[in-house]
Amino acid sequence: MAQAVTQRKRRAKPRWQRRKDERPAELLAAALEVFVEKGFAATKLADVARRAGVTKGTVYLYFDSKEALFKAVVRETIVPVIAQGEALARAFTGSARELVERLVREYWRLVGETALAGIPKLMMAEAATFPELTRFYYDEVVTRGHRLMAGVIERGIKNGEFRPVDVMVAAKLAMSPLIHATVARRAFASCMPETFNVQQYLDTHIDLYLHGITTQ
Amino acid sequence: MAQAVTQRKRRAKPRWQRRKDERPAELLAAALEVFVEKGFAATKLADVARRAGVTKGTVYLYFDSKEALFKAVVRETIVPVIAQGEALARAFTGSARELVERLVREYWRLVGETALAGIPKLMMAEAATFPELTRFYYDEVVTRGHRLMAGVIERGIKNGEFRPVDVMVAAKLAMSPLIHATVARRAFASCMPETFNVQQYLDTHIDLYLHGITTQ
DNA sequence: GATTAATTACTGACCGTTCAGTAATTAATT
DNA sequence: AATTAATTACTGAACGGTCAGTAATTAATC
Repeated sequence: MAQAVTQRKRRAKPRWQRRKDERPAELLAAALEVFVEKGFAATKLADVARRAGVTKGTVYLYFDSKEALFKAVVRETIVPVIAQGEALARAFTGSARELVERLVREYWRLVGETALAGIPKLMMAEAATFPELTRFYYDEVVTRGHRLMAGVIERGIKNGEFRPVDVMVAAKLAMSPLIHATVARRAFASCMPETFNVQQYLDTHIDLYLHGITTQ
Repeated sequence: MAQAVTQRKRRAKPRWQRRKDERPAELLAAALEVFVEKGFAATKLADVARRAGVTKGTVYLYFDSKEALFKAVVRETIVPVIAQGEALARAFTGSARELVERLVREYWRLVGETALAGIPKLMMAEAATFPELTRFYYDEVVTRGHRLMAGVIERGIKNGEFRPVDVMVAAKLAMSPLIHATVARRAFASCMPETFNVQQYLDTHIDLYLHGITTQ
């Protein structure tokens, strides 16, 4: 008791701190983790709050509802990555082959091996529950990503590097092994043998894909 | 009132029928639908029951719990498909190229465009919740499927049709665009333009993949 | 000491699960 | 064949735990 008072006097440990500015981002990061792990319905806001170092009531100071929190997680975490990819493609000066490889590896660096990898999984799982969010995601992430890749492939066809193929279909085929790997890797993390080598998977995909689409 | 009696006498419509044998399969089919649409946590057993033409209590005559129902859905619907694929490969006499194409198309016919397409989506979404079921699925479906395809690719390498590659990695790359398409197609059904042509997607995948892996 | 970020305690709806009761079916008896 | 007894598949109301959301309270910061 005396010690508690001492601690109080010394301000050793205030029971909590007021950190209005940092809370939203911290809550979003925590929410991403829990939503990805448990799915929307099974996620408890008390869990999210605890992981962000606060209690449930605090969540409601920054987000209107569980659903609003979920939507914010998706909207605010993934779009910047697409923009980054577009910027990369715009600035790139090498061949189409090189750019395809670069984009694939960059996707893995920025999404595949980070916490963002959970977003595709989440969207697949919860799409039916949030039609409006799904539309947003499909337009602003999926289609935009495909268009980005399709542009590169079109470049490659025009300058004779690539065979003439439907560019949107080819773009989807360049991306789908990546998306699937991000999703499957998280889902089956505990099952996969340690021998599985993601880097080799990427290398082989790039090799087979470019070999497949290159003229001759 | 008089009419009710008449109906009763004619046995026009009993309020329900006793159909012990058919119930389990009907419940499993209904459960697959709802689980795929809503996810495990958001699925209400009352919904499943209604869709199977019974009430909630009946579910518990045939399955111990919601969890048991979920596990039964996965275990009893997907394994037969793998076995069918293995049989197909065993009986096949043509080239490795042809067999790869055949397996890809068969997967789509038996899984991609049927209700079974929901299973991969479910497993990705709920893997973290059911570790033991996930292990089962990973061993009996994922790995077995990959081994099947890897065997075919190995044949192709040995007889000179294919370039020497890591056969397991190549197998995963043959399948991943399919799995991703089955999952994404359901999730984004309402968003996809009608112009999207699955058949073309499959054709192009087969074309690019075989072109990529073929010697020369 | 005024402001407000944060906690704490509470409410009400929802849903998995249970089980007493009911109606469909089968079998025994006349 | 008709009647009645026994069986059991199925129903639906009720229970109890969980959790999103809210209101009251506390305490950190300026």
